[in-house]
Amino acid sequence: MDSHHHHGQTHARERMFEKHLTPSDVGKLNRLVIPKQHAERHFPLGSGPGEKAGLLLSFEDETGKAWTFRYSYWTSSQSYVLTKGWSRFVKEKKLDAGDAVLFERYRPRPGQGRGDDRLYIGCRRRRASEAGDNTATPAAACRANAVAPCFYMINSSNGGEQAGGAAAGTPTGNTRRLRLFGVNLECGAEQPEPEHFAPPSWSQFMPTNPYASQL
Amino acid sequence: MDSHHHHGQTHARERMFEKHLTPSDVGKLNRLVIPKQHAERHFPLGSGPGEKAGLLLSFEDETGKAWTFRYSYWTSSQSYVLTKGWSRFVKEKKLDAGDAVLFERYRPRPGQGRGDDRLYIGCRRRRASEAGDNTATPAAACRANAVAPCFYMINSSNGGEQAGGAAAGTPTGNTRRLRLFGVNLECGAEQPEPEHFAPPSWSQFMPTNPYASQL
DNA sequence: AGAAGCACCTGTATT
DNA sequence: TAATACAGGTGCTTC
Repeated sequence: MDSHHHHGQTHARERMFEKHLTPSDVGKLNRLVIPKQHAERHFPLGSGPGEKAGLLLSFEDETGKAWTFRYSYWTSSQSYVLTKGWSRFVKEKKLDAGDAVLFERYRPRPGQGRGDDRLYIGCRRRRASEAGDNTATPAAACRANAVAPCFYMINSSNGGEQAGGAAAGTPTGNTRRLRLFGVNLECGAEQPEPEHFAPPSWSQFMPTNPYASQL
Repeated sequence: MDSHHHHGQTHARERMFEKHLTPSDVGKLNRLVIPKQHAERHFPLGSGPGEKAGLLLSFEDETGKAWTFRYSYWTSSQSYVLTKGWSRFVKEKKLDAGDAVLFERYRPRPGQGRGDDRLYIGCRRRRASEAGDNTATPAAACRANAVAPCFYMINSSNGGEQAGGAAAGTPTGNTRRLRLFGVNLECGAEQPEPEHFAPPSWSQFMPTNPYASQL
């Protein structure tokens, strides 16, 4: 009952990380904080000029729908965040604090680098027994136990151009068109993090999360 | 006691529009949103390349003091704003939500286009009887019933250069040196808006504004 | 260090 | 109903 047989491509699917959502992640701040170690391991922004400015990541959910988020680093809080697009995801998936999102990668050719990877995002409700506040079942929005595969990722830029403003030349506030997972970020050069060695089962992840018992 | 005898040039003075100030207009956002219809009618940014980038507008107040604001279009919110310089005006005039600003134009030669127009900005407190929160009288800062004539307007650019972030190559964040009110914007080609036909008396304008009864 | 300036973003109300 | 206007925000940069 695990994810090993989704699409019959078990060997190439790799779970990157999951995050249990805080109230802020689903609130009015319209952003998801990605824990730094996960962000720097899986979504490195590079050190080139302007590469910290942020970019767009596209994922696919379990229905095949594409979700594009602006991903960037906030120097003021020293944190990596998904901003633009995130609130729409929260709303459509009816995510609440205590729910979780899972990020996966699917690599078409195992020997290759990450340049061709497709990215998936999945969401998972916390235990139904703990959720007493939901009257309408969110099953359709976010399938229980679904590992929620999500699609490809690519850069893109400007979210569709915002001419008037900070268009060309400056990184300020603009995403830049560049690829992630370059050859300089070979998977082999990285070490799996502790969580990957002993991951709390995705089907029973909530108990240790502080927000699991809230709300 | 209307504005017809200011400077004895009544025939050339034309009220453009007024705006009742929202909390955001006088708050920490340091910007005044100019309703799109008024902005496009009276302060067109032009359609040339980069002309939406913004420019500087200079006005004169009732004391003859010049006030220069950066005026630009925010593509993301599809709105026109005064930014740089606005907070100083709010502070000096002690403007609060519910107060209003009035924009006027004075045309030296009636037959001419708008190229030589001088611009005036006036501020007006909401009814004193409705303002119970002000301990210090703002009379000196913003004269009650004064139509607040304001000065000339010209473009200029960069307000003194703001090199840094969005600097070189891109129009972004930079104002451009160009004139407003070109011959292609002949006054005769425009129709006065309804507000101009039946303006609520400037000395009793607040009752219909939602912010008049707030705060 | 702080305030102002800047471009970008979004929910809500309105049309 | 989808699109628009804009009030109220953000992070980041500059001064």
